Amino acid sequence: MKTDFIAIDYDSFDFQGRNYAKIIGRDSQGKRVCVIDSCPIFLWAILKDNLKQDKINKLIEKIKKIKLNLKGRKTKVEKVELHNKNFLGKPVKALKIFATNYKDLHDIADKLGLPEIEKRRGYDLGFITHYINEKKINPLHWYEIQGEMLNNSQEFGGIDMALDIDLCIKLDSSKEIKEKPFAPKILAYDIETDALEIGKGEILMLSLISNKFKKVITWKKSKSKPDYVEYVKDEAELLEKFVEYIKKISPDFLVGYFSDGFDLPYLKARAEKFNVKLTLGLDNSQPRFTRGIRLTGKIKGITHIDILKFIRTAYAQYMKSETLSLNEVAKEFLGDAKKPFNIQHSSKLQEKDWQKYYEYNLHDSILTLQLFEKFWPDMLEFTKTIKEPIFDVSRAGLSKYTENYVLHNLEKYNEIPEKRPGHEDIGKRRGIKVEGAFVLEPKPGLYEKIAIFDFTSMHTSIMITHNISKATLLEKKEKQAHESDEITEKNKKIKYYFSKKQGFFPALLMEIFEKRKKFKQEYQKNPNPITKARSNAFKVLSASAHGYVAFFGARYYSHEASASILSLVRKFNKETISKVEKNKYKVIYGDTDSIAFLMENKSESQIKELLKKLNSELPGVMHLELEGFFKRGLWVTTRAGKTGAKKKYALIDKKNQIKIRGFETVRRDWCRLAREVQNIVIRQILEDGNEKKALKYIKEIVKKIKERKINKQDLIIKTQLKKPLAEYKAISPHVIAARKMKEKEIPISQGNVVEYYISETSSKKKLVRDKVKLPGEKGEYEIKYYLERQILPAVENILQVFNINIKEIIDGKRQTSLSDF
DNA sequence: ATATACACGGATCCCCTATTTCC
DNA sequence: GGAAATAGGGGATCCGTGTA
Repeated sequence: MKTDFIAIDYDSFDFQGRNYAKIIGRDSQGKRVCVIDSCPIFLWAILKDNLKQDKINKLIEKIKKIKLNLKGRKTKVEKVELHNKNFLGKPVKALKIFATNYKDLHDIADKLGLPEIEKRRGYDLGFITHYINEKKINPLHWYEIQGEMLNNSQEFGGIDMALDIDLCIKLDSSKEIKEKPFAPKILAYDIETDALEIGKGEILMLSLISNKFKKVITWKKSKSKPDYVEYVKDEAELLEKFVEYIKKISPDFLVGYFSDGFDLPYLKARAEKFNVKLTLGLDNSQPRFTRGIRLTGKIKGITHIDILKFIRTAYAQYMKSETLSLNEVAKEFLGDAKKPFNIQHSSKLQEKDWQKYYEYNLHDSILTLQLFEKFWPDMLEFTKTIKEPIFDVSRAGLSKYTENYVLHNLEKYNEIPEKRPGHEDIGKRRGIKVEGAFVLEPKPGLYEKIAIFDFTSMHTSIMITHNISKATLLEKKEKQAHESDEITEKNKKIKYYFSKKQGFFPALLMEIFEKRKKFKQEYQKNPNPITKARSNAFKVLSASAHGYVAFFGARYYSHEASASILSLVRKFNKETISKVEKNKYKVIYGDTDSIAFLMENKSESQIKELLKKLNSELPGVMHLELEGFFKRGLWVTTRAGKTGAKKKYALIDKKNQIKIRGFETVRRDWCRLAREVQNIVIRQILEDGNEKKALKYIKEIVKKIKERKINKQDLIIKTQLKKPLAEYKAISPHVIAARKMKEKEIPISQGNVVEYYISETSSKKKLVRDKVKLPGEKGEYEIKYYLERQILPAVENILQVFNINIKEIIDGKRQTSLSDF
């Protein structure tokens, strides 16, 4: 039997004590194919240096005798081979120890605590990762596969019969083939409930959407209904219908938004209550949940995707949305929002509301489906790049991206994988702090004609150029070595040295770095979702390389490497600043990898010449690029007023495009009015080059506030509840707001954004938290608070640049100032 | 546990001293 | 008159949210 095949979902099972991979995918006809395969199971024992051959032989004989009988399973060492390998870049002799079952490798490793053995590695990858590494059946790649077709076969205990699939093949051979079109079957779902706590309320309705199918299933009937609504008699039947439709449609992907944390566990909880079996899996199994940092819901054979999780890792850093709510994310990426509907407990809903509720529920699934389609190219590219199942990739964090890329590329370097750090290692690592980047303090002012340079992927280019990594770190100084800049450690100045011989980690980064460049150009030449996604995948990988090395949970963590990278980041930035100054330019500001300076009377081409010259002096793949030319730029003092504020500035370019960094305008924990006022003030100052219009505008706003003409909506302050309510040591206003919500039984938990405003109170309360009111609570806003704690701080430092004391104007003490009109 | 460090700034916490209140 | 309560100043700390 021969067919083409794309691998989507990976699972494993044991049969007669051995491990098998069970891969669900499709052929190019759209038939669902299950591939059963096995692979050699082994771990590595790295031998001590200079071990004599006869000692090794004896050791091998000894290891061959290891047998285990644990957890009702018999495992033994089946074969031992001696190999020349590399570990952390150093040549080593290592035993490849083959055993029966992957799950027992850990116990076998425990038996290998022998004096001849230096280290044991390669047993903590997980079977699926190990399998993909060994057999190279990579996720979402196409293969031509050959093997025995299992048809009503008793092999593997009749596995093909228990699975709802078209073809089941026991794999003999496979070869990768050219990509074929693949249009996965996608089904999006969403539920509406009467309580947000999992399982505590009734599921009122459930919507399902695919490109050919739309349905709202509900037991809440109203007088008339649209065609897509299907009535059932109760909640139990709703759950049964859900299972029925999943079976009928049998999608490759079942997609929700926050469905790992809400929809799927909710469905499960209610199904348990009503004794309904949620047999969603292709083998009729029920969804399984695992607890990592967050709940994860897995369905066998159908890949459950919580699209929120993917967006959070791969896109959140580039997004404008202030929250990751479906509404905001849909607005940003689809230009479409949720249907307006005021959710209330079902007992309070009127007859006419139900129609709207159905529509609302349906539309959430529509948005979810569209988001999946929007991000499908990205998930596809990340999955193909990282070579882990899309189920995991769509939920992984940045460290996993980097780590899996490395693990799946070690073979090229004949490297044995490093182990995951244990609890103790993690504890130690977390205690280590390394000095970070350098930020140049700006001199506050409004400047004209500014040029900005910045380093391209600075940390990564430094790692590549200086060959910095855990494995290339030298124990002591060598003549031919890369070196860090001076690092202060325990009050001593030291340097770290790195081998000149390229390590596998920097080599892999070089590969990422070059692909990043190539795919970026490819995207610019031919912009489409696929080229964009590919470019983005390598952009993200490239950008998180240093973060990975400094991350306590990383296999290839190294604080020496991290400290060295950062020391060089500081060195190159400072060096560039002084070089620019030597060329008679005035440097205004710099942060980590950027330098802003005044162009004075120089032309753009002269600046570009300078850039060329600076680049010719940079080593390796390090590169400085032109971030842009700007008409004007604004820097202010800190609140304390003594120093120039870092990480806070605004620029305007020749096209009057404005770039605002760090100011309250871009901070979501300030009220809309303060943000808007500041935004307008900054804009007017940058456009006009003076403060006149801005001043007039502020006075108008102040007057409006005093006359209570401001809409309360514009005064709402939003703050995220970052931890469980009980864990707060300092009881700040947002904690009070959250407590109030609890009291009123408004659902609120960790991660939610709380909203409140500051109201007038009769008593002489001094703390802000005593004046907190929820948006729905009756009250008048406190004029004093909004003037002095919101508007004033938002504009004070900006006007200070023009020597205007805005506080006096707001207080009404003085109507004009020296430079007033 | 789930990429890093640097930075700002509001608000509270906490300690101290001075002043006020109470008996 | 003396002890206890309160006010308020100011640095430390907590906390959320940015930049890179």
